[in-house]
Amino acid sequence: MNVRTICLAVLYEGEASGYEIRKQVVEGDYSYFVEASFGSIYPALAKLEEAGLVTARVEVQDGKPSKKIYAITATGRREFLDHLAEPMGEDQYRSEFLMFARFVTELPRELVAQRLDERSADIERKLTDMQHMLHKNSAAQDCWVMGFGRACLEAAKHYIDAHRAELVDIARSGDRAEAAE
Amino acid sequence: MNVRTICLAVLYEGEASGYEIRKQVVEGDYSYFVEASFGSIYPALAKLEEAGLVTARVEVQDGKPSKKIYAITATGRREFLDHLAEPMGEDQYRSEFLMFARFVTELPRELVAQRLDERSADIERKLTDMQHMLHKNSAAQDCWVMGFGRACLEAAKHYIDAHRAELVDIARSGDRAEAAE
DNA sequence: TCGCACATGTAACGTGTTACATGATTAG
DNA sequence: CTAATCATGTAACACGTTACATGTGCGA
Repeated sequence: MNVRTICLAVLYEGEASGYEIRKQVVEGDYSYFVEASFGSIYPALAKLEEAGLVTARVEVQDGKPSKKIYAITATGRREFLDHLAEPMGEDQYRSEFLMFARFVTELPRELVAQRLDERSADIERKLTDMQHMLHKNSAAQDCWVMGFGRACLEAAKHYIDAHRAELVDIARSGDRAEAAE
Repeated sequence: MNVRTICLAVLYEGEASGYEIRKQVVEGDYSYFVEASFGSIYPALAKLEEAGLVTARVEVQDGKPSKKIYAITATGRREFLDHLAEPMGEDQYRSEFLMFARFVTELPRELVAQRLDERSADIERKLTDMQHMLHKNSAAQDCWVMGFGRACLEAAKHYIDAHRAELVDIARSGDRAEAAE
């Protein structure tokens, strides 16, 4: 999913500036399944405006810098929905953690234990964050999406916790540290 | 995780040509959490050779084109393990499916039902594939990684199946098709 | 005979990230 | 006084994908 489409998605639900879109994408409900940074959002919005899929107006604020608020047009809405209706690509999962897991036999035991615990804690934190978000956001679809994310994260955490020992046991024992730096 | 590191990972477990690495990455056990294509693997291998992290030898075959078999060096192994021991980035999940789910209220009901069923079937297929791979591959770490993948996929499928109706119910009912093309 | 599997590589292209440039206000 | 938040934008750079170029042998 490219940044262009992500911008349309955010604007579909209401006006926003580039700054605000980025915030929603990085910190908000979208953050678990899409990605975008300033350097891609601003050019994308400029092109969307050029193409007539969004309109822009400048809002002067006192104290804060002026912002450029974008709103989606009818054409923009149609294009976005058309895109959603097209056959979807598969979800993709990219994991350094699993690569790490595949090579535990080559890595020191304490490091393996540490990383597994960190990962478990990271997931726990994400689950808590999600719970907070769920309270603010009450639209049924958003709850569904959060529920999906929660189900997957919980499964991952349970697996890591339940099978921690198996990996730690096959990791390199005490001898001098591999990969010391 | 960049292609360079992925190549080192595959070569860590044994010699391979660029073609074979790509096959393992696209069809093999790695396919669920990394990605790489020819256009990135061949240049990456050339650079790795230049840097002395792998060595290459050409093997002439009759009937088939000659292949260039790469092997990892001691330096390559060390560099790879050093990389694994460094703090890891978070796993990332990118999903067009969840974007679709967030906008079901704007999409025709039949399409929503169809996509949910497709997704459920896709996951089922992946789970079966994984089961086959698990039989070939018996190293404990590989089983652990597969088990992790299976746990997550199963959770996702269960969620989709159990909450299918909730999404379908809030999708656009019968009126003229949105996003017609 | 057509297309696929094997096999390597390059070039054009797209897309996105990081860092830089700029600047005011507010909270610690 | 310092860092963070608000706010927009550009340019250099990294990275990877897609398509192209090339060629053989095998099975349908």
